[in-house]
Amino acid sequence: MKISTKGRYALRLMLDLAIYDTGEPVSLRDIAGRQEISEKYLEQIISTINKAGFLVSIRGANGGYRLRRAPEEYTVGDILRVTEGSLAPVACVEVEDCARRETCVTNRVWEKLDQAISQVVDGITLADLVEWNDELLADYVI
Amino acid sequence: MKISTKGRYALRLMLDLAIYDTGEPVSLRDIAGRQEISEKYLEQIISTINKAGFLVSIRGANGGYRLRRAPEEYTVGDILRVTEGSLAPVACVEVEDCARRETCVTNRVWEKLDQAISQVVDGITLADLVEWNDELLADYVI
DNA sequence: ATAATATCATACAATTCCGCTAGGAATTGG
DNA sequence: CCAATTCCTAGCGGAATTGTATGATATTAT
Repeated sequence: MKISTKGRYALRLMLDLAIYDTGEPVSLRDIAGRQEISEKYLEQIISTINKAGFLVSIRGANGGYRLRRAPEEYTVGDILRVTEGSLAPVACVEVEDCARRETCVTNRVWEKLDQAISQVVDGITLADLVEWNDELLADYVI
Repeated sequence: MKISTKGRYALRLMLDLAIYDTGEPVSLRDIAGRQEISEKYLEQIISTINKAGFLVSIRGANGGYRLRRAPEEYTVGDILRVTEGSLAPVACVEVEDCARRETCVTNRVWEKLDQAISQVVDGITLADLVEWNDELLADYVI
């Protein structure tokens, strides 16, 4: 019942892109450096995110990545689902092939859990994270 | 981000014990048969649950297990945590040794997620599951 | 005594997932 | 051309998952 590094790194990666969005593409090396994550590993993660159409990538020297949409347009759920796959706590919630589905009341637990999880992650956007981050920085300055 | 079979089987096992609680001990073989779970595997799981003090075990012929407390006294969270370990979505939520903890706004996401998960699993008791099961059976009879 | 049960302890095996690392191909700005 | 990038594929060691196998021992009802 854990979010893997892929999902966590992806979120930090997207937040980094949102924070350092100056119009210029941001290189993976810079992100990896700031976030202290292996560049090669992050490469795989960003590849997944990019293929999902979340980013604009610019190849070649001075290339890098930018967010394709505004930070408000990405929920945490979007980002986690792309990297983690489904966030449902058990496969039964989605798959239809469980013979016990009709008679299994534990399914109700999983459905409620699934809803609660979705409600949280779909209710937070990248813009919220940026805002929280700004608040945090302000606190430090004071 | 999945609940493993251990947790799921544990829940079904406890529900089975709650449903078939006639005062007589229920044998593991009966539970395994009804739930269609390998007896040997279930043995490992029930051992964990028993060591947590959730059950009364009666050895010898006609032995078996009973719930130690009333079904209302067990939350789904109790049962899952015993078999799954912590339900926190990331280790950072509990562990203190993350250097980024103070400055990492993604932690807020995990904390909210953790709270939402706990709220669900700690808000459902075995008695609720029994009740849902009764309703389900009633529907079938109609 | 015997059969039925729980309890305990391993060990093993197949599969999958996790968290990377490595090496190169393609593209582009200077 | 060359350096800086993204892009692509592959592999790899360790851990977890989901069991199965094979007992040995203790306890109890009949």
